[in-house]
Amino acid sequence: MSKPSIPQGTRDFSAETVQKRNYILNTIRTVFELYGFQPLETPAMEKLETLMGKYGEEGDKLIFKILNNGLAEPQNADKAKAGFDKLLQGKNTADLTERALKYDLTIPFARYVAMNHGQLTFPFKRYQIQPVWRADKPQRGRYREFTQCDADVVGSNALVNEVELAFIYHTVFTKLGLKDYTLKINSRKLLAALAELCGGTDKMMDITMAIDKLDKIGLEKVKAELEQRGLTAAQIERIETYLAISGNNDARLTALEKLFEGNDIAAKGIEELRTVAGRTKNINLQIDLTLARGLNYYTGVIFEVKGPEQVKMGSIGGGGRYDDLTGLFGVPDIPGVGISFGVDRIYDVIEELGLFPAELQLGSKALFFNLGEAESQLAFEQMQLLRDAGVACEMFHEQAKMDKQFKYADKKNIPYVIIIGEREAGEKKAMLKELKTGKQEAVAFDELAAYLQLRNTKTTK
RNA sequence: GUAGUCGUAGCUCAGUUGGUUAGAGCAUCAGAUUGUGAUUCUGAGGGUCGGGGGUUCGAGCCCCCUCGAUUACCCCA
Repeated sequence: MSKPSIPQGTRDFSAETVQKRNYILNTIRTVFELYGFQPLETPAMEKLETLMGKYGEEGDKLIFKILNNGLAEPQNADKAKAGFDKLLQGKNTADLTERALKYDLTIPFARYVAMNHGQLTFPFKRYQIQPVWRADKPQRGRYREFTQCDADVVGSNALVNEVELAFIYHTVFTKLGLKDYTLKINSRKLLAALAELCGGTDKMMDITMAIDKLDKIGLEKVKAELEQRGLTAAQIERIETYLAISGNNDARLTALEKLFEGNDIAAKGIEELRTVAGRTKNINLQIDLTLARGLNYYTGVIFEVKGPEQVKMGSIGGGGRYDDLTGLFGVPDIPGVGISFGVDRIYDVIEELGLFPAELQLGSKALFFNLGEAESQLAFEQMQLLRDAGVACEMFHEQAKMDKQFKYADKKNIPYVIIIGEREAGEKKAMLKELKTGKQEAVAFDELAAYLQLRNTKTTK
């Protein structure tokens, strides 16, 4: 048997990692709830048909499909073989797979809303924190299993939702100490208007995909790509004018108005941006006209969050407005807007910048030394009293040299050791030593809990 | 999915044009001391060199396949 291992792009999380992740997750959850969002959880797997076709052609390829059970049964074998032939021709087939791991949280949410719209109170605000799976090739900041944190509100066209979501981003990242993030905003309506002016709406995907790369490959290469995608010189020039728009948010909006004069879609997009930007003046929100976002269901304002420049992590969150997501599931006219946090990338960024609070890593507060049969029984009694008082503690599992017990406490990051030997037992006192300072003092048994609780103030927020 | 780099002890790494029984430091464990983490001393364990196949008298080293890590592209959180 080969050495045990885990699938590509997946990870085990040690105690320390879990604690750090929980710190991030709890921060996000708290803010979501502060803004009136309520939790929802959906299954790890969905029916394949629920997911297929929702993320574009590339997205379909990245969905993890689950092989049907019972393919080897005689009554299924012929179907399975036929299905396999179809699969080799690039067609998906329910004969082989009809379930898949969820690819994001938004589509399952839309499926849920479509299934339950009769019972829900609109506007419906939900948040969701769950793992999702993508058959992507792993890279820095890219995993095959990762956690998303989404907040969406459906059943409302009001732009105040966009404003609130922008504030959620700001609040979460501020609480996490990640001050240097950038929140970018754009409107799909502007991109649609641009496409209208440059060869028709069917060119929208070509145009957005090309200009999305501007900061990465530069203007000349973007122009080359546009040319390759079949745009004329005049159209490319127009796009260049659009891309050249710069300055602060107000200046950009003014320039846009001039460029798109008389275009109704653009006028709406500009109005959206003006409203959202106008109501978020005290947080750092930048209108970025090259922002496009890959997912094709967005129709209005779109968001994207980038980590601090120095960590080179790319997007750590994103979202936007969609007019008709549930329409995909036969329930039209429920518009919505949502955002997502990429927890795993946020973790990597915070870790790299050393921004995790130091006091996160506490396990036990104190270690009771085991100095022998009689001593350890007395120590056990004292330990249970501490536990009753809410102080996390443990005792060394067997009698051993003090040297060894000290090292154990050190390695497990336990800040205090409690020594109860013959001497202490007689005086009804425990020797309490703080490892970091090396200081120790004798504390009466009935004062132990209070003594340690006093030094327990920074574990909660 | 395409292409490049890499994979030797728990960790960080040596390992000569292919040549005997694959090494070091740190860590671990045991012993000396024995009611305060140190230091020191003595000793020990630990590797099918990521896995499989091939070339060769002989492979950690060369070739092929595969798994994993990493980087770029594609796409994306």
